[in-house]
Amino acid sequence: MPNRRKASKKDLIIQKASSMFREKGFPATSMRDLAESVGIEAASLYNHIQSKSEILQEIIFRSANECNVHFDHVVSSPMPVIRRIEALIRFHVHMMLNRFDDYYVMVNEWHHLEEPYLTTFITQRRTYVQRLEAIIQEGVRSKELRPVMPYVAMLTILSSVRGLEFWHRSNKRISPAELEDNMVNHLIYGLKKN
Amino acid sequence: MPNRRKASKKDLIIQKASSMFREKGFPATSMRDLAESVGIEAASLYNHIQSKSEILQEIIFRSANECNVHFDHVVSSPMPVIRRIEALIRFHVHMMLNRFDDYYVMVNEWHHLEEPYLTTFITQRRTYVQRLEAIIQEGVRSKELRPVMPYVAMLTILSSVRGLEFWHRSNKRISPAELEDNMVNHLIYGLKKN
DNA sequence: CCTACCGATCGGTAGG
DNA sequence: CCTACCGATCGGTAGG
Repeated sequence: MPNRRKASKKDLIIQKASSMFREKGFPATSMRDLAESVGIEAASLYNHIQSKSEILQEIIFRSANECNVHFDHVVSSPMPVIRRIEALIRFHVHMMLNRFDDYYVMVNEWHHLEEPYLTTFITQRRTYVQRLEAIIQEGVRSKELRPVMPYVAMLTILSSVRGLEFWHRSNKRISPAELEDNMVNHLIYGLKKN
Repeated sequence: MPNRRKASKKDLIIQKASSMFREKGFPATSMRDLAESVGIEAASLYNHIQSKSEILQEIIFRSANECNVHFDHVVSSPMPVIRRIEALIRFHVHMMLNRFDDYYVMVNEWHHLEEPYLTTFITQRRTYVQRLEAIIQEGVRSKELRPVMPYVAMLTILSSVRGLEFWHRSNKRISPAELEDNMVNHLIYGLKKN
């Protein structure tokens, strides 16, 4: 049997937890609240998961893995620097739009991870941002980009995407496609030579 | 006697609370932790403050007021649209760099406000972003700016600044001035016609 | 998957 | 500003 997993109760618990961690934050979400949204008693949760912390770990490292897998894909594709950066921005916008709960929890609640997971996450994140910086650096050196500081451009790009939180909270008069294209253009135009 | 207030014990409590709310989040910060960092017993805090919630309110609405006051100042100054936007970006970068605890708590912990403060904050924030959108809209109409969607440009600008959180956590090899200029340029170049 | 329950900790109060 | 303490709620376990 290939990777075709069916959604287990554990998956349901994690999905509901992701939504609640996003809405109320990790510390403010109680296992009793979570149990109620799943439709069982709090004690019964522990037949499917080990602890509250384990749920947070699963949410965060699943999302982090998706980011890393996509990054590898971009690196292995033959594209000019500006296209690589565009592909990475679009990916993060997609995560924020389509995988909102999980991605938001990773970005906003990671500091509630316990050791050794906290250190692992911080290390992974540092590696990720350094790889992105290296791509920007390459573009600056080859003069495809304006002479920006790669570190600052990386911060600007990665944090911009967090603003899409407010689109989710809004009445959504703007389409996801418009949102994506406008944000990508703003950030890319800010890097390109003209 | 003019506005020259001396730093009271209440100010000290709020300052320490702001730092702890930023580090650990509002729900994960206990009044006992806070009392210890101030150097008194938990019960003694209540001679200076009414409740944990009140502290959060003070931190957030102080910062929000600063943002509104600065915005009024920018609106009343005769400057081209692009300079107004630049002044607003620089202000938010300064808040993130120099008033890190308070500003971070406002941006990241506002959803822990209780009613009616929560509604008040959300309303104030909506007004603020709509005023910023209106400035961008004006620039698009007058063709000073590229034909961006003001809503998306506003989200991109305001959320970019949040990335400076990672500069605070870093070894700070980049100076605040370089950080500010690079972020401003990235965001402004993305709006300007060339 | 439930009932019943544990020790720990929470925000906050009484009284001095 | 402290000691002593309150009821509520927390994450989690025992036992079936």
